[in-house]
Amino acid sequence: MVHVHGTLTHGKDSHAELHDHASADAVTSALALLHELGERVTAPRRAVLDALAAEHAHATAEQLAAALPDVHRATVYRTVERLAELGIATSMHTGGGTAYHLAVTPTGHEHLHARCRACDRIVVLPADSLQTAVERLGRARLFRLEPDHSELVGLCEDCASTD
Amino acid sequence: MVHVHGTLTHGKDSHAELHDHASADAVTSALALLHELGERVTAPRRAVLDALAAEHAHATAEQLAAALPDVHRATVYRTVERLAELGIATSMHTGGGTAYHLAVTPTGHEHLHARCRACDRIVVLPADSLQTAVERLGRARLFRLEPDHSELVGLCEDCASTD
DNA sequence: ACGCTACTGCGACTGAGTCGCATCGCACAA
DNA sequence: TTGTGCGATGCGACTCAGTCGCAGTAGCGT
Repeated sequence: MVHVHGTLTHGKDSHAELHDHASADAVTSALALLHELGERVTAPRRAVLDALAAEHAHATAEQLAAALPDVHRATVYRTVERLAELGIATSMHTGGGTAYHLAVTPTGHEHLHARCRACDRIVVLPADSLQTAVERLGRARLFRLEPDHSELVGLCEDCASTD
Repeated sequence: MVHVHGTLTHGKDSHAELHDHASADAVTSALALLHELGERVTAPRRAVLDALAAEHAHATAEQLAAALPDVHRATVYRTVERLAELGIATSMHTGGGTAYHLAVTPTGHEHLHARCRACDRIVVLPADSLQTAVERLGRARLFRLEPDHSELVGLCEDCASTD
C-alpha cells in the first residue's frame, strides 16, 4: 500500500518519506529527467513515480491506480505510458496486463525480470543473462534484442524442484 | 450448431486445402495427441487447431474467433487455454492479448518468436538463440528458462535501420 | 503576476475475457 | 449398431481493464 497522502512531497523534498533513500533518489532523478525532457512535473506524476519506486516488482497501471486513490485511473494509465515512451520506465507484457518499473536507477544497476509460469512470481536475473543472444542476433542481422522489454518465462527453482 | 462444413480435413486430407501439407500434418498429430491424452476430439477443436496451423505467426483467441464464425467465442477461449495446458500449443503474452501457436510440429523444427516494439511484427528467430542463456541460468540454479513461452522484444532490422 | 497550454479529472464508452447453465455429441461398451 | 454418461459447446449476460473527448486546472517560462 503506497498511500502517498495529500502532502505529496510538497515543494521541498528534504523530508525523507517512509520509503528508503534509494527509491527516493530514483524518484528524484526521474523527476529531474522528466523536467529536462520538457515535461511538466505535477503532483500526480510524482505520486506515480513514488509508487513505482516503492514497488519492488513490476506494477500494472491498475495496481498503481488502486494504490493511489487520489489520482484518477485514466491519469495513471496515461502517465505510465508516457514514462515508458520517455524511457523513464520500462514496460513488460505479463499475463495480467502491462507491467511497468522504473528504468532510472541512480546506481545504474540494471537487471532482468523473468516470470515463473507456475507461481507467477517475478525473478530477478543478472543483467547480462541475454548478452550472448543479443550479440549473436545482432551480428546475424536478425534482431536488435532488448532484454529490458522482453518477458522471460519459465520455472523458478522452487517450482522446478517440486515438479 | 458448429457447422464447420465438409472442408475441414474430413478423414483424409487428399484435397490439398489453402494451407500446406505441413500444417495439415501438424493438425493431424495434434488431434492424435489430444485423443491420447483422453481429451475429446470435437469439430470446434478441429477447427481451432486448423486455424492455429494456418496462422504463420501467433494468433490471439480473438483473432481465431473472428476467423471461425461458426465456433462460439467462449469455446475458442476455452479451447486454446486447454491446448496450452496440454502442451499442444504454447502461449505468449503480447501487447494485444495472449497469443497462441501450435507446439506440435511433425517435422519438429522449433523456432522462437520475437516482437518488434516499433512495427509490432513477429520475427522468427533460430530455436537455439537463447541456448546460452538457458544453460547459464540453469547451471547457476537461477531459473529454468523456457524460450518457447518467452516474449522477446526489441527492434526488427527494418525498424532499426530507419532509426 | 500573467498567460499559454500541457496535464488532469471526469464519466461514459468499448471490447476483451469470463461464467453458469441447458443442451449436445463424442467415446466407449454392449 | 445402438445406448449411455459425462465432457464439451452454445448462449448471452456480465465484469472490468483500458480508452476517449472535453472542460477545468495548474505548471512553467516570461
